[in-house]
Amino acid sequence: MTKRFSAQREMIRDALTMLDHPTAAQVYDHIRRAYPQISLGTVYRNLGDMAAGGEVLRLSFAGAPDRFDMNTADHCHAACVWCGRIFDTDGSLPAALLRELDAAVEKSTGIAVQSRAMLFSGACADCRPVH
Amino acid sequence: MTKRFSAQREMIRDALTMLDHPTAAQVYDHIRRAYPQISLGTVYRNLGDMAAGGEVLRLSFAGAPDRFDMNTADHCHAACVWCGRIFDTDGSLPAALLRELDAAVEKSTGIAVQSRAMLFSGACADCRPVH
DNA sequence: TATAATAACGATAATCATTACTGAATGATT
DNA sequence: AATCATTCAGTAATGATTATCGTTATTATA
Ligand SMILES: [Mn+2]
Ligand SMILES: [Mn+2]
Ligand SMILES: [Zn+2]
Ligand SMILES: [Zn+2]
Repeated sequence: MTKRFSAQREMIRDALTMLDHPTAAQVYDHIRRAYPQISLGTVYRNLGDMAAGGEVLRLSFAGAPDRFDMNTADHCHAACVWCGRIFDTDGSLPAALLRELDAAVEKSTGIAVQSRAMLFSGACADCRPVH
Repeated sequence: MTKRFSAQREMIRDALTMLDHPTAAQVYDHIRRAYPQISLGTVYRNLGDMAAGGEVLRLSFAGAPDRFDMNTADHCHAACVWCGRIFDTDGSLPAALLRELDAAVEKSTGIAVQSRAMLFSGACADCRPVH
């Protein structure tokens, strides 16, 4: 009954707490500063396993590398088209709204919605005044 | 003042009407039956140009090749996790709901939503009884 | 119409993200 | 210690997409 923790996986967890929604490459670069022999393949393998096990979320953005999120709570993401930062929706995103959406989608498509992937884009509060 | 369209681009348009939300490779395979010398690069270039010009939509799905949609109306997509088919939401998806969502996202993230990408997944009506 | 300029093509090479493979290292079990 | 399983680092392979480039249409012009 041994819990398996490789030192490398622990470093990956640390990186996920330090870096905000990082890509695998960003996790790799971060770890490399302290542990140069880490392999990008190890990062990908661990992130993939963790995502498959539900320990982290894998976020897919159009035309961009996947990002990873250690916040596994049900939340959405909004990306700033100017600075590229990614923001979490907090719990305040009314679950009722989402359920209404699901119902509308099911009525329209016949699909019984099990999961949804949604990404919002726009100008963040910092970038908005500038542009 | 000539509107230029190559025969190949016209074939691509045809393919988009025949095939439901096809990938570039599917468009290529379709055209190839009648015009074997078409190049996959030509398909990608034309689809990319058409998408950039707003003539078609490019849909990005996690871990899968992009798909193209000649229906440029504002609509969402729902994929069946069993048969892989992709369904359109018709206009009945209440725009009011979406605006409420945008507002909730802005309140939560500070992002003034300009666009959203959303994909729903679940079992379609055909596949549901079977599984 | 002949010809020069442009635009698009087909073939293929290159890129980028990601996964798969391999032999070595590490850790657990008996 | 001998064995068995897991994970590693390194690297090769894959798959989707884009870039390059010489050739072939297509449009404009003399
Ligand atoms: Mn998040
Ligand atoms: Mn559609
Ligand atoms: Zn910003
Ligand atoms: Zn189905």
